[in-house]
Amino acid sequence: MLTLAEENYIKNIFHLQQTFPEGVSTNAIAEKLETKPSSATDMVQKLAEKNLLTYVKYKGTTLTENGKNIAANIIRKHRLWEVFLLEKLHFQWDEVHEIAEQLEHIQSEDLINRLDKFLDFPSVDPHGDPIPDKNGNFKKTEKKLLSKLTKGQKGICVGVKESGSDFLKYLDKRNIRIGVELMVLEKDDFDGSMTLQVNNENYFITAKISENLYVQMT
Amino acid sequence: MLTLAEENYIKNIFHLQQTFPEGVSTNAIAEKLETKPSSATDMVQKLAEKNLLTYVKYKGTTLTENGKNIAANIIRKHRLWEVFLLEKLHFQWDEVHEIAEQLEHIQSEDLINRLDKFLDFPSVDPHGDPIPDKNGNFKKTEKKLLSKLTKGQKGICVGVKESGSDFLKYLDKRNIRIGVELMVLEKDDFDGSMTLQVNNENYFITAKISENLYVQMT
DNA sequence: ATTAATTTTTAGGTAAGTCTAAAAATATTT
DNA sequence: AAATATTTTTAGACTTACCTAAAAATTAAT
Repeated sequence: MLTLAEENYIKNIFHLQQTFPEGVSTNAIAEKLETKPSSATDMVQKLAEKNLLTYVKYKGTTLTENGKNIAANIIRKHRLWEVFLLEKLHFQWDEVHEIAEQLEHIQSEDLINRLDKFLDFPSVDPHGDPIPDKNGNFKKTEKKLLSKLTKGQKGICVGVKESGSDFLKYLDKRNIRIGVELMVLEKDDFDGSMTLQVNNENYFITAKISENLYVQMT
Repeated sequence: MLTLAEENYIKNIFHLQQTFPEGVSTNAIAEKLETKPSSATDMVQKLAEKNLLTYVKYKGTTLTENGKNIAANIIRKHRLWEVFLLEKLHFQWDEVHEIAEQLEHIQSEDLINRLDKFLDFPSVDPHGDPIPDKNGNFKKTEKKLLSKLTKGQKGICVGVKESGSDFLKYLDKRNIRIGVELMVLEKDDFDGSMTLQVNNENYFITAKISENLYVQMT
């Protein structure tokens, strides 16, 4: 049974490992958690005691298998709750994260498995990130930035990168939401702008938009 | 912004006030929260500082209006989540309380109002207790023990008192669940047993059952 | 290869919430 | 009404998770 603080450290160390696979520094941890390096050192030493990560002084930390499983479980909960908030309670994309940060710490395996079923076993969250299964296994990320598509290619909208309120309203006006199929009708290689087909309507979008929208290839 | 511990104290003091309207003793609080009286004293003094309750040494405490509102809000959240767990995730009556104890502390007014709407504004929780509105107002409890009904009276099942697993399975077998209409066909004044009509089926039940089932009169 | 700059750890301290043990106030008996 | 029992509070200590300031190790620069 872990404390809230411990869970937050583990989750964030997990994310930092994608960027620093050789080992995460206490400084990086402190910055991510908005705390001081000395606090991070304290916590890392405590988690090492519990065999949730390996820690070599001055070198950095890596989660153990055990630690990784715990992290995956927290991320699973976070992402499932995000889907719930968006699909069932009709929150906007940019509003779900903060609440999911709280909900991810609710302790009940039964709850999360029932929620998973209730949501019909989604494979990605509203940002297009994969939801790990009960055993902590992630499916390879299939998401791609819309800007990577070329003329004629199709994709299903799975999430956003930037999630400012203005951007989300922009998408809303064009009926671009999760699950919608997008097709690139034209693409300008010079400035990256595109003409997009969405629900039989055509829209002209700039690179700024296509670089912040994730799609899944079909 | 209150801490988890503060919220739990306030909620439980609110409940204890129904039993001790003249003032709740630190001993009673300690017992309810499964902690020591000295800890309860500490916390009560802190909450008095914050004007959430009035406290007279050796005499007991009473929540202020402010404190009562906060309590009502926590109870509102608890009961709405219980409805969600039961109706949407199909938990059993006895499984929802523990999880709702965690969910009641999630901070987001928007979330709880959306949940309320999603559940179609329920007025009672799975134990037949009223759900306060956004402003903390409780509707008078209309629930009654089934055992209080007399021959010929009807009621809608709104909750259970005892909620052991065996009892819930007993009810399940007879299709007695929330929202079902029950009618007392016969009642024995000597031992309190009854013959009940449920969905056009008749069942003989003992007083032990009728004293643990809440109904709402129609 | 020293020196300087940076990163990381250690040492000691704080606040929240708990505890035990002892003191003080209140309630109950005789 | 004094003595006893019970309740309640205070005092001091512990743990968690954080902090600041200083020391130690590592890395970068000359």
